[in-house]
Formats: sequence, structure tokens, C-alpha cells
Amino acid sequence: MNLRQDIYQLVRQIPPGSVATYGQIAHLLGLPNHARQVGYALYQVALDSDIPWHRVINAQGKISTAPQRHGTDEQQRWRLEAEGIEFDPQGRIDLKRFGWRPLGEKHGG
DNA sequence: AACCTGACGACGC
DNA sequence: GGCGTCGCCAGGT
Repeated sequence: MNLRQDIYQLVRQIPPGSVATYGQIAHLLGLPNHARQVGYALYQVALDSDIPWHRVINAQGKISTAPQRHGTDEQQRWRLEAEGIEFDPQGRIDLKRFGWRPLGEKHGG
């Protein structure tokens, strides 16, 4: 069992119209400090992959960037907007509204 | 095995 | 809430 295997498996659980953070993915796997590994794994994912890599962002609700990632930050944003996800004037996403809730948790009281 | 790098995250100011 | 610094683990050389 490879770490990426778990990561990909979980990322594919993210429904369209919702986004998850690297930390969340890792956290759900029981690896809260493997947040980086999550992004590192997605880094190897291809654009035509069955994995919704575009539904994964950082805890700041922003799209990260890489020197040699597959596609561009615009590519990711384009896909997210196509799913109904809204962006702030600062290019951020409200995780409180579009944040993935696999547990169906409530947003507090 | 050690060092450096890397789609990140939490804490302090 | 934004910016800067340290920590975390895995991969490549």
C-alpha cells in the first residue's frame, strides 16, 4: 500500500462542487502532518486522470502554484468555476461554503 | 545514510 | 486577517 494510493483514493471521493484542503485529505487518512505529501502526490497526477486534482487546494482556500505542475493555476480555477464554485475578489474560495464535508458535519451550533 | 527540495500547515506578531 | 518563520515527511541525488 503506497501513500499515494490512499491519497488518490480519497481525492476521488470529493464530489463536484466541493473542494478539500491538502491537510484535510491527509487528516482524513489519519496523517495530519502529511499535508505536503498530498499535494506532492497530486503533483504526479495527469490532467486526464480520473482524479479530481482540481478539487484540492490549500488551507488558505487559494490555489497553489508550482514551477512545473500539470497545467496552470488558471486551469484549476477554470475547472472549479465550471462546477459552480465561486471565487473571492482575492481569488480565494470559502471553505465554509464549498468545503468538502465527508462526515456531514455541521458548521457549528 | 545525509543533505536539499517541495501543489503545506500552524503559530506568533 | 496578512506576513514571516519553523516543522513535518517523503523523494531524488
